[in-house]
Amino acid sequence: MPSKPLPPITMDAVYAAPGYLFRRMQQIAVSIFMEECKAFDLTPVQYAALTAIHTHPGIDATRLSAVIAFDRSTLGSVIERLEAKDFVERKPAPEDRRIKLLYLTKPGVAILREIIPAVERAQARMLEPLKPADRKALTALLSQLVDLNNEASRVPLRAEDALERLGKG
Amino acid sequence: MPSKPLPPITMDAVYAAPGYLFRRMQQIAVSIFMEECKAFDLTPVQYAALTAIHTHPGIDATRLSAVIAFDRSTLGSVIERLEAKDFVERKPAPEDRRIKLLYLTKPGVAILREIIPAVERAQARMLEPLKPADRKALTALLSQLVDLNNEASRVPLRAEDALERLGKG
DNA sequence: CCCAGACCGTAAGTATACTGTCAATTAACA
DNA sequence: TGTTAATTGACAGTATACTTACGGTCTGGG
Repeated sequence: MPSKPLPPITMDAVYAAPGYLFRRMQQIAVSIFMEECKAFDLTPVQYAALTAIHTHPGIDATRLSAVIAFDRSTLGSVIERLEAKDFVERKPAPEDRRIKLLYLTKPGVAILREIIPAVERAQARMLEPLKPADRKALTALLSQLVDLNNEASRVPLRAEDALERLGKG
Repeated sequence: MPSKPLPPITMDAVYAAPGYLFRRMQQIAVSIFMEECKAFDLTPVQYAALTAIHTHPGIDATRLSAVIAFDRSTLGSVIERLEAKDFVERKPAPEDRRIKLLYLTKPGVAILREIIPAVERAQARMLEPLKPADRKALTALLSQLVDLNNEASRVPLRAEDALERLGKG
C-alpha cells in the first residue's frame, strides 16, 4: 500500500488558509479604521472600551474585559491611555477596595458621539468591495462562526455573565 | 424639519460590526493555531515565514515581507527568533552588501514538514462549527474581500512584484 | 565620474494580545 | 470563626503590527 503523499509546501496553500485570511482581513480592518478615525486619535479597541463604559457606567476592568472580549492584562494599559487623554475616570469602589470603577468623562462622551460617523464609514468601507448580498452573507457567517467558536478563544466573550454580576452587586 | 436622529450607542452595534468580528475571529484563529501547534513552539507568522523561505530560498527580508504581507520592521525580530531557534540562516549577499539572504537550515526544513498536519488540523478547526457549504462560502467571500481590499492595507501583498525582481536579480 | 535619490536592514516608539505571577482583599466553608 | 479559596488590579515577559527615522549601500542622470 502506498503511503499518503505529503502535501506540497506552497504559498498558495498559505494564501487560501482561513487563518491567513483572518489575519490579513484584521490588518486591513485596522488600517481602514485608523484612516477614517485619524482625526480622533482612537484605536478600534479604545473605541470599543469607550462604548462599553458608556453603556455600563461604573463597570470594573475585569468585567469590561469580558464585555469586549479583551485580555485583562492588556486592558490595563488601554484604560491608562484613555485616562491620560481624559476620556475615562477610575474611581475606587467603596464596598470593595480591590475594584476601581470606570466612568466616561464629559470629553469622553463627546468624542464617542463625534466619532460615530467615522466609525460607520470605516465599517462600510471594509465590506464595500463586495456586492450588497455578499456583504450580508459574509457578516452573517462570520457572526455565526465567532459565536460558535467563542470558547476556543482564550478570552471568551462573557457579556451576560459579567453584566449579571454587575446588576447583582 | 427634524434633524437626523443620532444612532443609539449599544454594544450590539459593536458586536455586529465587521471590524469587531474580524478582530475576534483573528483572536480565535491564533488561539486555535497555538493550541494545535504548541509542541512545535511556532507562531502563525513564523510558520508563514518558514513556508515562504522554503518556497523561495535566498529571498531577502524586504521581499519576504511583500510575500507574506508582513511589516518590514516587525519581520526583523521574527527572523531573529527563527535564527535563534536555528531554523533560518542569514547570509550576506555577495553582489549587494545591503542585503542578507535567507535560507532554511536542516532543522528548519524538518520542523516545517512535521508541523504541517498540526497546521491543517488548526485550519480545519477554525471553520469546523460551520456546515461544509458555509465553510466554502465564507472562505470564498473572505478571499475575495482580502484581494479586493489589498491596497487598503498599509502592507499590501505584493508577491508577484517581489518574486519578479527576485528572478531578475 | 559624481551625487541625488532610492533601497536595505535596523532601531526606537506606540499599541495590541497574550503568558505568567504577585500582593491585597474579599468570599466561602468546615 | 478561622483558614483556605477566589478575585482584583498590577507587573514582567513574549510576540505581533505598525510608525518614523537613520546609517550604509547601490543606481541612474548629468
